[in-house]
Amino acid sequence: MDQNLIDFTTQVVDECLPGKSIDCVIIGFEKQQLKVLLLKWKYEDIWCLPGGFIRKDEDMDQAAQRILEMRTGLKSVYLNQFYTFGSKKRSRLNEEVQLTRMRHVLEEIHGKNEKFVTWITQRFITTGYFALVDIRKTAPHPDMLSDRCEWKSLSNIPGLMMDHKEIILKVMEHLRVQLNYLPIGISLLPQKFTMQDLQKLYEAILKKPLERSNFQRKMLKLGFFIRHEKQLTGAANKAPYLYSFDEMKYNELIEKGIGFRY
Amino acid sequence: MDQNLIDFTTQVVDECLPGKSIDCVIIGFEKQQLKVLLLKWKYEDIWCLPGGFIRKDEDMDQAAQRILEMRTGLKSVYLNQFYTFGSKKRSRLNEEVQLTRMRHVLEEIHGKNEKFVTWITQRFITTGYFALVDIRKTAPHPDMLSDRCEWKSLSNIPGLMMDHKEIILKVMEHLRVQLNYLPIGISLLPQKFTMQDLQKLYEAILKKPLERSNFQRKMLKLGFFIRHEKQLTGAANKAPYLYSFDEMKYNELIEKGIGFRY
DNA sequence: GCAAAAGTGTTCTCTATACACCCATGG
DNA sequence: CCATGGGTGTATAGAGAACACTTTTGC
Repeated sequence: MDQNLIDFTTQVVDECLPGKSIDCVIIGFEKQQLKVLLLKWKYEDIWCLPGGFIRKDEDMDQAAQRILEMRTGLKSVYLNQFYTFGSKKRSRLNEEVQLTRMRHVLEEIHGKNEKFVTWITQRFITTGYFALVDIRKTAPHPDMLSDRCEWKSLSNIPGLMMDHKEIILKVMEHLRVQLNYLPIGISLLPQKFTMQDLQKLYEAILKKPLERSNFQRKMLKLGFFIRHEKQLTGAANKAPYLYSFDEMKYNELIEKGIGFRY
Repeated sequence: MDQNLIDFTTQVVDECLPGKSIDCVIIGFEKQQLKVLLLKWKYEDIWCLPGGFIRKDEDMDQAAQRILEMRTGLKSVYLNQFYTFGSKKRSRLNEEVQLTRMRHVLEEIHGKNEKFVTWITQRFITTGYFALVDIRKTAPHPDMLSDRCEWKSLSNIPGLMMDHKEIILKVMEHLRVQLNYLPIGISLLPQKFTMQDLQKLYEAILKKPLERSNFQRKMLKLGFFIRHEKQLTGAANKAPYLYSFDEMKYNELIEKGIGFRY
């Protein structure tokens, strides 16, 4: 296990571009709540976004893809770049507070690969990517520096490293503004879902309630839904229809932007 | 003059972050056409976006600000990051074709500062910024590697270095999608303008004609225009009113996004 | 007077919104 | 029976699109 860490840090220093990183905001939707995938640092109570570095022989987009796959097991999901964070204060881990908080991990590595600690504590410019995934299809997996990898509700984010909180906020703003051009429905929901699921998803992103009956009619009029048999929920009320997307039509419309006002 | 070039290249290598650059798409509007500010390489018939590097002690945003000011003389105009280009093929100048085309410049520098040529021909990741400026207030100024700095019509862009054409296309797409959230009117037009000017601006960005009378009414209803005396154009027709923006109201609405459909 | 562009008006359609109403389900 | 949430209907206000009409200007 120790050898793994040494190999990993050596590889990073030798094969990756210095001073440039990628952070992924991997977003899911479960129990009517938006969630984000986070990693917890070994030994310390501090969390961070799944991130990584760009190999010298790899496109930045490929690197993001690779990082996403390593943390979730997922290939070919919606993944897009949204912003690059370049504040001069952005040095990975080298701020006083950070150093103190991550002392244990860095000390462990320092004993094994001093070069890596120098490499990783320099100033970094990070490019943020966001992915929209179906939580139920993911198999979260921590990286070499973390011991936990979990879905956290957006309304209840733990203490984050550096500016990672800011990065998440930026994504949420991006989601809201670009909503009409993003395949949120098809990416975040399970194959079959109810109109209520979809509405709650929109409400979570827009952070405001929408009128139930109008939402349903507006959505259905878009014409990319397939209606299935009803689902008996066991609740004391009428059972809702299940829907799925006509993927062709859905993607076509999302490309152009569904001209919606909320 | 030679000493300047040596000083410049030495400074860049010593004081800037390696492998990271900034390219600015500086956009203006004149004679009812969108224009972009471009530089022409010394000795060669190849053009490029105004760009530069990030000093080790400077935020990325500050660097973009500095580059913009050096090329246009402008401070505090609308300037925003829009995308980061990280293809592995993105090495500044080191592709065969590029090397051939830029032979003269590189040879000149090579004789004076070999280190710089190595530094600048490595793989670069560049972050694109776009600025919206009033052309009439700019004083274009070439950089150390170029001998011309000019406004070029978007419909007639000369041969560009590397992926700079792609970068410009990406900006235009961004403008279209984000239109309701961008202060295009106040940034690109002179202080006083006619409704036709504004309409032509929107049409240039959206690349489609808009209905004159409806455009006028919709715009005026937004409530951030100040109407001034009429302007006699000398043409054989009714003189149009001049307008300016109520900056407070304009910026407020742009923040939220003017809920427009075109 | 005439052509051309500006400004305003009118009509029709479509959308958004609010809310009423009935339906299905389990207790 | 009732309470709860689902699905559909309807009425009203406002936005968008097309186009008619009038006004102003220089020739």
